[in-house]
Amino acid sequence: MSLPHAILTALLEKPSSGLELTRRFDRSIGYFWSSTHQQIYRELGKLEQAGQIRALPSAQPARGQKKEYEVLPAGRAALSAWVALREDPKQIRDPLLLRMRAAAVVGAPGLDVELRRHLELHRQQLAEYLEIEERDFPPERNSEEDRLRHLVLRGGIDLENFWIGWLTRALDGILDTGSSPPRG
Amino acid sequence: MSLPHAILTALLEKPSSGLELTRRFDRSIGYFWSSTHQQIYRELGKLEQAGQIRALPSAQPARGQKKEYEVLPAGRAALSAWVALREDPKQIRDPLLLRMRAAAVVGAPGLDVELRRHLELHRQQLAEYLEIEERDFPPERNSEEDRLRHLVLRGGIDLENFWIGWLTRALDGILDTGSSPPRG
DNA sequence: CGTCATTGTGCAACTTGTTGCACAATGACG
DNA sequence: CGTCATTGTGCAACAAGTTGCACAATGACG
Repeated sequence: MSLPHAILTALLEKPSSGLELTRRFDRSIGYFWSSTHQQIYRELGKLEQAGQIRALPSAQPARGQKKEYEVLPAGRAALSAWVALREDPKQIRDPLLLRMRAAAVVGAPGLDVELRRHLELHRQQLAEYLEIEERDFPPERNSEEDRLRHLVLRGGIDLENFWIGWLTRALDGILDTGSSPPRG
Repeated sequence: MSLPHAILTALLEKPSSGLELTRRFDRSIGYFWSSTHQQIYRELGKLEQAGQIRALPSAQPARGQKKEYEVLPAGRAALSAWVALREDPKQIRDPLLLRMRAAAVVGAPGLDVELRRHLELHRQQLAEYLEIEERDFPPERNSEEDRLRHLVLRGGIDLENFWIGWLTRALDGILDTGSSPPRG
């Protein structure tokens, strides 16, 4: 239920074509709501159908032809309505934690390697976020919009820090005994 | 790709019927891989079909009749193989962060209420985890299995702490100025 | 001019997860 | 005995997300 709203948000920030959106979903927006270009095109079609966005007049309706979209008032209204909704945090669903729990039962010879790999990936992601923070949120800028966006980015940063901390502690804990199969 | 492995893990820990599994998914396992009973029954069918689990002989094959499943060697092997897989951490996909980003564009009169609500929910979840920790992981018990399971639970605890921390800071940041629409 | 890589748009099939409901056994209660 | 709540199993339809591929325009290069 969130992809259309992610797209509306992105388009309000700046009207874009499908491919531009895709690229922006690989950066900023995609950091907390990722998506593929196929999904995005499909959703753009639906949103246009629903009268929430429209292709800018200059754009041709031919295939393989760049088409820029902008948000219509109905789209902005729909987004506002969605923002006002309450929605419970969803349960965690993390394959790595599950894998670890399974490892407790069937054993996991190379689990530490995988943990180290994840640790490295999270460190990279954190570094990327910190770069963005430094570039986009210098101390002077302090409008309400910037503030909210900065908080969102801070969420990403804190989350990476959580993973880094946990993975580090997990590695400490595992390596004390090695991680050979407890049975079987 | 993970639900069948979550089920195999749960069944290895203890053979169960569909409903028992469902209940266990509402507690322990479900804390990091949630699922509904419908999905579980469907998956149990597939796993049985695939020869990875079987219904205990005592159980009747009738509808509305309790049926206990246990894991077969093929199932254990499949789980071991899955545990050894590498899998990149998936991108964050969080409606609340998205909502906040959207709020930066269209404004969000009641966002702080929602944040406070989430804060409360995360506090409750944390309290629940801490209870489990105290009950199931006293300092004495220290087998390799317990250690891994404890680390998993610690993951949950740390994650809730991350949310509590972030939400607290977010509320501080927002309330300085109120959160009325920046434009529109 | 041909063809080739790149950019951009999009369909179709599939997998996974959710929602809503139906059906079966069992025991409690009048 | 009837019926009613509870426990337990399960199908069907749908929604969301993923994968794989096809097609169109454009410009570079020979």
